[in-house]
Formats: sequence, structure tokens, C-alpha cells
Amino acid sequence: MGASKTDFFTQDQIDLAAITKALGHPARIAIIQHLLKVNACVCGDIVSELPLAQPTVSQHLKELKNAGLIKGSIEGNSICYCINEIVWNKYKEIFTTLFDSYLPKVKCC
Amino acid sequence: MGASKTDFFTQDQIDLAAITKALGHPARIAIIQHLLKVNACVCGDIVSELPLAQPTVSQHLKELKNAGLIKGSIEGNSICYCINEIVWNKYKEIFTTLFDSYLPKVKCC
DNA sequence: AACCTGTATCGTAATATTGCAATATTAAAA
DNA sequence: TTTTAATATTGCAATATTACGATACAGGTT
Repeated sequence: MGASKTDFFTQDQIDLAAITKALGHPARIAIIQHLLKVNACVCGDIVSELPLAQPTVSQHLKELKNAGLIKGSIEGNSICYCINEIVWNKYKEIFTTLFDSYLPKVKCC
Repeated sequence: MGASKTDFFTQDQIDLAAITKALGHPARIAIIQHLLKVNACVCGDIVSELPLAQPTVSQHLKELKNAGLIKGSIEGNSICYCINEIVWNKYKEIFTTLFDSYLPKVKCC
């Protein structure tokens, strides 16, 4: 098929899967890391940061925006991108909880 | 194309993207959450936990195993699955660093 | 107005993912 | 050995993703 059976999963599972899926590409990881590194709104130098054509980068930015991880706002004739603080902190919390919920067993196969 | 241009990204970016991609499906999130919940090796009840056919679940398990997130070991005529502690802790660290590296700007567009 | 610059969208080709029926494999049980 | 139970693999159809050239669009600049 290619489409996931979202009907039978919880909304939390679907949301978490959507965020991780959005992060599941080297280019999008690179975009996020760049936004984190400059720690500011980035206006227009994302394409030059990546080894990809401009339409491809635009598409990756769109997916990150759809997932809610980043925001884009018009700034003159270019567009400023930055991390979406609220969504970022929400998933920081969710990921922390997820990773912390693992308590290794003394005996495991 | 459909294939990512992995040649121009760092190994860290490719690895992180691979892990997030592996988590980027509701079924695989559900599998991980189940393994975390029972906090033990799970032998054979994963299929019945999910609203998917056995071959589909087997495929998702394979992807999680390929990503290194889970381990599977033969236990009689069934197979025990559990979280891979080393990989889990490695990415716990990486995710923590990633999420913590965000320092919101006072002024942002 | 015409032009440039930065970004988005469209269209399309190549490839990957998802899901499952059918089948194979493996190991214990009868 | 035959059967049974659990899991993996194969093969295939439907859909999604990735990438990019061509093009459209928007806002400045001249």
C-alpha cells in the first residue's frame, strides 16, 4: 500500500510518528541542526548550506513546517525560518519521557 | 528519485536520520512503547498487540532491528524482542543534546 | 514599467514504503 | 516422523518520498 493504517493507533502515536518521520532525513536533520547552531532566524541561507537544489530544500522546509517543527515568516523579499519553540519544547518533553521510561532489566535474553 | 543523497551529509546526520526514520511510523512507535511498557523481553505477543497482519508486523520489527533499536533472540519456537540498551542510551544522549541545544531567542521573527 | 532575487509550486521520473496473501522456515510437540 | 505453532521471506499492488528542471510568484530595485 504505502499508506499507514492510522485509524487504529492513538493520536499520540500518530503525532510522535509524524515528528520523527519529519526528522527522518539527513537533509532535514541538517536543517534543524543549522537552525539550532545559528540560534536565530535564518533568512535565506539554508539552500546554500545544503548540497541540494533549491526546490528540494524548499520541499524539506515545507515538511518541517507541516510537522510544526519550524516556523517561516516573510521578511522583505526573503523568508526567515526558525525553530518553533512551543512544538520543540513539547517534543523535548515527549522524547525525554520516552527515553527515560526505559529501565534495563537485570536479566534479558 | 526517492533515494536520499547521503554522500554529502555527515555520518552523524545519516545515523540520526536513520533512527528517527525507523521511529517514524505509528506501528513502530507502538512496538517501542509496548516494549518499554512491559519492560522485559517480549516473546510473541507483539502481533496480537497491533492491528496489522503478521507479515507486516514482522517487517516493522525487522526495520527496528536494522536500525539497532531492538534486539531479537530465539527462545524456543518463538522470538524474544527487547530494547537494545546500548543503542537506546546512545540516542537518548543524542536526542537530549539535540533538544537541549535550543536556546530561544528573545527576538525572533 | 521592466528587472532581479529569493522562494514556492508544478510536473515528472526514480525509488522507497506499506500492507498483506501465500509460502517458507524453524523448532517444539505429539 | 508428522503435526503444530511462531516467525520470516517472497511477491506484488497501492501509495509515498525524494529530487530537480521548469515555471510561477512575490517584493525590492532600477
